[in-house]
Amino acid sequence: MDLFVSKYFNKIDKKGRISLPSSFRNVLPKANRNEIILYKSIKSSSIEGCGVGRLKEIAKRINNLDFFSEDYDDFSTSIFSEIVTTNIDKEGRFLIPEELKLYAGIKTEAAFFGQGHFFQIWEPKQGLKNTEDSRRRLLKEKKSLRMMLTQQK
Amino acid sequence: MDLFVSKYFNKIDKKGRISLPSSFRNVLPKANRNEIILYKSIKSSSIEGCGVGRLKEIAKRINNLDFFSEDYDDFSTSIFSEIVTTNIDKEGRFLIPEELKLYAGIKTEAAFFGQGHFFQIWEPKQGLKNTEDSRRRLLKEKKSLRMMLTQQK
DNA sequence: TGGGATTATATGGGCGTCAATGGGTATATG
DNA sequence: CATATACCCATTGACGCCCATATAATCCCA
Repeated sequence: MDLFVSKYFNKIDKKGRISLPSSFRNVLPKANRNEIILYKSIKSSSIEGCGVGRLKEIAKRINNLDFFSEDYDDFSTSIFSEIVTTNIDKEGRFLIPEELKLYAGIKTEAAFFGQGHFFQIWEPKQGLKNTEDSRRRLLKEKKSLRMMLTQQK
Repeated sequence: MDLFVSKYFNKIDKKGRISLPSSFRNVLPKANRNEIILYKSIKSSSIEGCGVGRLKEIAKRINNLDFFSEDYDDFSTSIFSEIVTTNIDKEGRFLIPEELKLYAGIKTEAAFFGQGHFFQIWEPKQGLKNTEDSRRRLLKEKKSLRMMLTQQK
């Protein structure tokens, strides 16, 4: 499986370390399995994360913008300066930077939610609430969900 | 990681030295790991920096401008003639030339902002304000920022 | 197929190394 | 010679690496 799926609830230890779920680690390419990138989610108070390969894609895309335009700087600043890379230790743990923990309201425990090509890290209660909320929204438009699931490529 | 990412706040000591963040040093090619170039940003009151190898890339971008336009001369002059090279000492520190510190309003502390293939050095408060401003501009077009982050190859 | 043995995962903690910072002294450069 | 800059050494705190344990998952063979 090369997608981030399912949800996990892990603890942050005294040193601030937390285990990246094993199944998530396996999604990372063997080459860069000891490094991930983290950034503040744009539309929720959660942290989003993924492998570094994804960042290189983004870099390429930004590089194609007009270098002398204002957009270039805006994207570059909002993305590159906001992204942090963190190392994963031999046991599969990493540190969540203080600023990101504050942003997401995370203290001693965190919830990992698979999102396919990336994952989210939530304060557990907020994360669960968000799941409920989004499911409720989807069910309101059951028809579109049905289409999404049954439509053939 | 071969990109300048994240942000760091470091101090300038009595001798005028400041540490280039360790993760930035690692982006520099092992060959020229003790030298960087600095120049005034064209678009903001910040200093931009990168490894010497990036000079060619800058030259290429300027060359793509219309040779007979006023912009060409302006950019060419503003950038090339203003570039300074500085050496990084054994501990990873370097000196920010007085003129550049003045230009950016930097005194005792400076903020490093990753920008992918280069980085910016700001007076800390101005740098943070700039980040907010540019994010605000982008969020007006939420769709485009989101696309940038989530679009698949 | 049952049950013990092996392996993996999440978690805890000791300790050495490195990054950021400070300062003394040699060296260079005008 | 005077000032600036490079090199060397020191300190502190953070982080990475190593080892350890408990629980859970998997295996493997009688």
